[in-house]
Amino acid sequence: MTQIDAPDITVPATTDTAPKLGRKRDHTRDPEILDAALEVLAETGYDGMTIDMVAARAKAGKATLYRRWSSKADLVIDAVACMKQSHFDLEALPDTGTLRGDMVAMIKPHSIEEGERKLQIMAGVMSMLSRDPGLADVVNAAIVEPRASVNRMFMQRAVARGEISADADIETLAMITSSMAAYRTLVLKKPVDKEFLLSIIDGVLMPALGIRPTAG
Amino acid sequence: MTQIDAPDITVPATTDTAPKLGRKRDHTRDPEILDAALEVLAETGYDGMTIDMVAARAKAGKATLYRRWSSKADLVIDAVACMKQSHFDLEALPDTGTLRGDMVAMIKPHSIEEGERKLQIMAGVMSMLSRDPGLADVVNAAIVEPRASVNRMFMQRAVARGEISADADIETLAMITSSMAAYRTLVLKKPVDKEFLLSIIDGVLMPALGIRPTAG
DNA sequence: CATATACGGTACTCACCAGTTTCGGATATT
DNA sequence: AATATCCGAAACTGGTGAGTACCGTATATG
Repeated sequence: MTQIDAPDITVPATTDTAPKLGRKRDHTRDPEILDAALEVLAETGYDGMTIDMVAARAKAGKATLYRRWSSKADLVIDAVACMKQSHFDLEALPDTGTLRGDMVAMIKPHSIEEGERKLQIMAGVMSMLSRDPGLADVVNAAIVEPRASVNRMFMQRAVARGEISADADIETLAMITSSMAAYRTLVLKKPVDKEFLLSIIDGVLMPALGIRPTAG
Repeated sequence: MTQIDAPDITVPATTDTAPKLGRKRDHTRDPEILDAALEVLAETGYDGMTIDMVAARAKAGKATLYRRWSSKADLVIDAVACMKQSHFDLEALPDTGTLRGDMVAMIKPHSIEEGERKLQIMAGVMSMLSRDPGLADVVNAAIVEPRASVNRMFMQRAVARGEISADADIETLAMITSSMAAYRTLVLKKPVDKEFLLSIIDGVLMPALGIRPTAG
């Protein structure tokens, strides 16, 4: 009897776009919800994740989530797309004067930790990648490209200062670290630690670019 | 966890535990079922795959599958473990006299095609990798290691004939091709074609090993 | 203050799927 | 031939989770 759900009445004459009335949606909570989604995603993967888990983690109601995102897939895609904290501050990047110095300077506990988190998220989203082609672009822009572009910039600077040849295949080389770190974490289940990263720099990248060990 | 093939079971009637009677299980169909499972796995991923799909694909009854594998996870693990057809015939590997020649000789349409199939299977199993630690070893033995060991052997031969230095980090370099191919297929969604593989060989591996282009 | 909406929470519907059971028919052993 | 087991097919069970509806309450708008 008490039907309060009748939105087809009292439509204002000003049918411009959306004459909002009543309480407004609290968008300040969106980042908390998206962060909760990323946490659950990294822990359980897309298929293991439930909307209730995310809602509970964010201390929000399930209906609140569906008021803002139309589906689980929508929420996850938005969460991945909005993980902006990870974009490297281009101003604060190291500039040590040598390519190896720059790359070694990027090896910090914080970077490693954040990298592993991103890889966990990528693993959680992997099963979805095949179904939603647009998601691949989102993952690429949010996770892959930021890190690759840093390596690319380091190498371009090295070319500019004459440290390495301009013939180097920078596009391919810039992806080696990401590729091997992903493979090592997701497939081999081994840690991506400082030793491993150094073995890539000194065992692959530097030799491939014709840079000899400086010790001698 | 099943024997791969047991067509000729010459078990004496006086077996210790089970004196079998009646019709015997037709194990010649096991490979067909496992292949069907791999197909569905590659197409839909582990979570999207249903037992009914596999049964229908193999033209078998669902009960038949459960008579042979105790669970969906069991079936998938066995399917991955038994994809033995892919193990390279060590006798038939190329031996061209140069490392680059050997590696380029491995680039064949058939190899590329089979590699992409394996990667699709790996992607489908990815979400399961976090839950079942034993699966990582199975995937490693069935997909990763066979290809890496081929590259390792090529490089060891190159060391033996003095083509490359014995100081090269063969362990790391042997995984570059697999890592980058996996990354390119699963994350970047770009094809692993001949051109890409050549760019790895000539833009990364050869320079890293100090081998100069032979043309000049 | 009155109203319309958002909020957290809970209960509900509906579909899907792992795993089990059942059935009629086929097949190998005795 | 009799029997025990397998087979494919299909019905059934039980649990789970996406998405919806509703409740009492909170809060911004007018």
